[in-house]
Amino acid sequence: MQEKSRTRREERRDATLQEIKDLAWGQMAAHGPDGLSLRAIAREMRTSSAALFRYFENRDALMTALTADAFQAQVTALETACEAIPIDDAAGRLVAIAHAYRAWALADPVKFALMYGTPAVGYRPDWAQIVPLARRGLDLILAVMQAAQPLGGASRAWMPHMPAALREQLAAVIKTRGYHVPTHTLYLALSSWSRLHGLVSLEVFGQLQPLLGDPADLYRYEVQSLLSQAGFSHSKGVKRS
Amino acid sequence: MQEKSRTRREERRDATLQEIKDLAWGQMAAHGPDGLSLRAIAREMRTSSAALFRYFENRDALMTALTADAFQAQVTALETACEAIPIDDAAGRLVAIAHAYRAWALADPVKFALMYGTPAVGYRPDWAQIVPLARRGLDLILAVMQAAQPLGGASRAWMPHMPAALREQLAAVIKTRGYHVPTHTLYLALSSWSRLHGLVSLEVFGQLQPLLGDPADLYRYEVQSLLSQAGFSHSKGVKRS
DNA sequence: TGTACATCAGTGAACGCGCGTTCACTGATGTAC
DNA sequence: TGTACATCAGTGAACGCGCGTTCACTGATGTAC
Repeated sequence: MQEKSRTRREERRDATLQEIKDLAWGQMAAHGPDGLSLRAIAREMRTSSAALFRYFENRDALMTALTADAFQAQVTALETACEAIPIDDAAGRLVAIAHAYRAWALADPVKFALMYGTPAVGYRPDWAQIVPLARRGLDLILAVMQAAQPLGGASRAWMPHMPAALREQLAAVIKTRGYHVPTHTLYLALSSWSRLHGLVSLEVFGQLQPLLGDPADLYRYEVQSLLSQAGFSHSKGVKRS
Repeated sequence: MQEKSRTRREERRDATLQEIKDLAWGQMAAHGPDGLSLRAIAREMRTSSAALFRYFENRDALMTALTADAFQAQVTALETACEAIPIDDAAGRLVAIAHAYRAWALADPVKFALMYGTPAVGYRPDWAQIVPLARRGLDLILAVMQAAQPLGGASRAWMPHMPAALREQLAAVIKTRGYHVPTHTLYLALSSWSRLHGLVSLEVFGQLQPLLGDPADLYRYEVQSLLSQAGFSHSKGVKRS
């Protein structure tokens, strides 16, 4: 019993915890991010609403747990997509991450909305818990970019001279976080991320479709452009041989 | 009386209508986009809640009006910023629009959130009313880009070959909307918009600061990069003479 | 200018609802000897 | 293995709250003659 370590009670507790969260996502999908109601969850579980307070101190605690899970799920999806590509194909990995970012958001718009949308009513997420998770996405991009072999400098001819203030700010971040990349790589990572995020967020929230229709092709092309501008070769086979 | 056309009643009605909307924005600023409560507005106005139904059929109608006003306010801000720059300095105008986009969002994050954030609970905005306003922002960028004198083709050397599907999709939009621009200009406009939107939206919703600190310098540099990549000269004085 | 009527803004009470959270409790699951 | 005790999950009733919306009404503002 001691070596089994997890008692029946603990197993059931974890299962219930998960059930609550699953139903919570369902609620949000159905009624929007603020449509989360403890009583409604309890109703679906055929339980008293009071029972839920054995699992989460209050509604906000549930929200925080959900937000953390969302970040976790996203970064896992990105990492999985990345690792499906051979490690020597850094450009291919960047493409995979970029498309995983969009695919994940479209597949789970509720999680995406909770992460990047308007913060819900009266609820200010507990950043201390979440920032480390949010950071892992950036870390991933940075790591892959660092591994990538940039083409000759000519392909980045467009880059304007970086003002000293920005260079110092980026350098400070690199130092604080213990990254081992040049400042322009951090810039490229931040720029790429926000750029893809812009397209994805406009699409997920439905602002792009009325102007354009299906943004899939635009996104694909944007990823190509981005890679080309960042100076990473991608045409399959060019780097592999 | 006939030529005065606006009776005292009508004037007071418009004033009250505006007062309701102003208080609504205040509510949302204080309690989040879903924190809009008709009863709370009525309380602040020292009126019965029933009175509000003389001005808006229901809560959703108020939301729609607010959303439309937000789009209107934004596009006005962009146009004003644009027109403050001489018409022959197209690149300068693009820069002005880009910075106005961010400045407006930071100055009025509630309006921005209502426009681009998670749609509020149970409320699906009436797109038919809003899409035309949303489109005016894109129209503005397109118009300025069209007026701009691009540099030699070399500065767009990064542009990958555009797949036929995307080219046709963009061409169809251009035809439908009666634009007079080449497809790559529409691409550049969409790309630029979404790119700036990504940064601004991450900043407004507070996702960038924990990773970077103040994103102001990054944004400025991003605008420069974007202009350079789009092939528009900007260094002051180069084009003017 | 004065009167009769129509329009409209605002009232106050009520309806019916769902919510988060607390509390004293019962009964099941686990632990120590 | 059996018993005494501690821990924990779940109950059901209640508290107090705020919400959107309706309804029959009163009184003020406007209009037609």
